[in-house]
Amino acid sequence: MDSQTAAEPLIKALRVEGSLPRDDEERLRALSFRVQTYAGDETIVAEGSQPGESCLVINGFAARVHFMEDGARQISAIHIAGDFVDLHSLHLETMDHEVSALGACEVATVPHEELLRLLDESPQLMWLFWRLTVKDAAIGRAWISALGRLAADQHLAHLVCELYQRLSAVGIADDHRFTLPATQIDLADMLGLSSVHVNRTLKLLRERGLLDWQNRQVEILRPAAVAELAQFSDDYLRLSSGERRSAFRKQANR
Amino acid sequence: MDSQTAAEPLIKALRVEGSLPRDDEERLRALSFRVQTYAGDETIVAEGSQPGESCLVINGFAARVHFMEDGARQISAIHIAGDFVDLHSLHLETMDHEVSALGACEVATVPHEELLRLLDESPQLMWLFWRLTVKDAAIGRAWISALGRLAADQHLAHLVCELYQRLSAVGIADDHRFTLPATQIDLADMLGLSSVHVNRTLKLLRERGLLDWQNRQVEILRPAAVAELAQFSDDYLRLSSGERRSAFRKQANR
DNA sequence: CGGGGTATTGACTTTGCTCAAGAAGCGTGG
DNA sequence: CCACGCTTCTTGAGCAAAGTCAATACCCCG
Repeated sequence: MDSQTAAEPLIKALRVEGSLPRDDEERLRALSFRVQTYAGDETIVAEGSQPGESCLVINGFAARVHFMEDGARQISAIHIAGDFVDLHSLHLETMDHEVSALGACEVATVPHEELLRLLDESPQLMWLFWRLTVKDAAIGRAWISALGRLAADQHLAHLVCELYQRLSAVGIADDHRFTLPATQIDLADMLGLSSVHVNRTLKLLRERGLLDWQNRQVEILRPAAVAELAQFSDDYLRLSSGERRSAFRKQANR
Repeated sequence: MDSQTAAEPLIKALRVEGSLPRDDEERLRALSFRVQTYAGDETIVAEGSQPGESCLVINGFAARVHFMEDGARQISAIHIAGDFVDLHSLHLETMDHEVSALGACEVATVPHEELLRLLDESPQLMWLFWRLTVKDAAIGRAWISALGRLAADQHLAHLVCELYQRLSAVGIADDHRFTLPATQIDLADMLGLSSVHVNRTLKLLRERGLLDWQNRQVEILRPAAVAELAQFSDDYLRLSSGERRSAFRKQANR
């Protein structure tokens, strides 16, 4: 993937969120993306750094990782292709966590300066970018309730439902199957569990005939049962009011 | 507090975030706030509703609450005076959780329509509002790592540190003391614990001479020790780059 | 002075963690 | 092509953290 096409996954993601005028689309294509490839576990943005650019995932997965004093990790978010991972670094000066690759991962970076100019030119893009961070926050809240109130098997099921839903929304997953290059250790760090317990929990779900998970390939065998176990509803992933601002604008212009 | 002064806590909070031009300040004051008072545990915004207005806390505390199928609750955020709790409902059509009062609470609501018009007029305000939601998201990430990787005593200590820091930043707390009208049940629902365990954990912290917590009054007796226990750093609460956009704008206008 | 919610404590259970060892998978270099 | 080493996966055994159930005490308010 070269710099020319790096904007496409983003444009696709933004179209899901709301109307994207053609000139804004062109503005996005005109950004000078620097595309880089990372191997699994490589650091993309370091904790404590003060990035001068924002990054978005083109291909693969990235994770936000927090480190505890004893070396324990906690992953607070997973980002997939089209996610503008690091949009918030426009607002946050110093990274309070790191962003790293979850499996091989292709990432495009854009200088903050260019983004700021872009947002200055197009309030509609600012609106859409804001929206992306709001959606991330909604996902974060779902993680909080899962961490706080779901048992290990439910939580794991919830994660699988969320990822499948998000991946299929951008056409990367289909037929209740997807690829997730995460080790059981990575999973443990997402779920706030030990890797041993993740292993046992996975085994349980397999034995119950709910999931198949081998060689980074996840298959949801009984989607309804998994969703029920996880108490999963995809409402929070469909913000679905992307048109309201533009609808308002039309109204205001009358 | 009447509608005239309802904007003040918000203006104060926005000033912390970045430069707030005088005309934007006036625009905020011109919004038609409807001020309402809620008693503890009252619902401010219902789950599943499609609010046509956003609300901000003027006084007291509000909580975002998620309900599980078995009736268990999980609180995913606490909002204090000046917090624009429900700014995200501009983007999210249907509430995936409820907002309720944590103790007596004064809230001002503004119609979405007015907010959208405001944002249309002032990209700088859109930027600042975006920034507020980014800050909330940073707090949310800290909750995720605390839920996932901190033990009960550490997590409780972390919550106390966070709240004290946020409250003192807007002048509501001082001298390592603050009022928190939360029952141990509420605390349990923030920490993802049972109320019994919260009780024992509080006892432990009291016995260790770290905290005093009586009659909704919290006092941090040994701030350094509490922060160390919690592995608390206030970095994530200080986004501290509020000026960068306006700095850029000046540059761009040259 | 009751009544309802809240706080406290004990006894017991459950969930998930730690430690440890062996098996399986995988990339690399001989 | 195989052997080696490294990481990941799997499983067992014992332990620790937190949950549940239940009884009692407290406290505020009408």
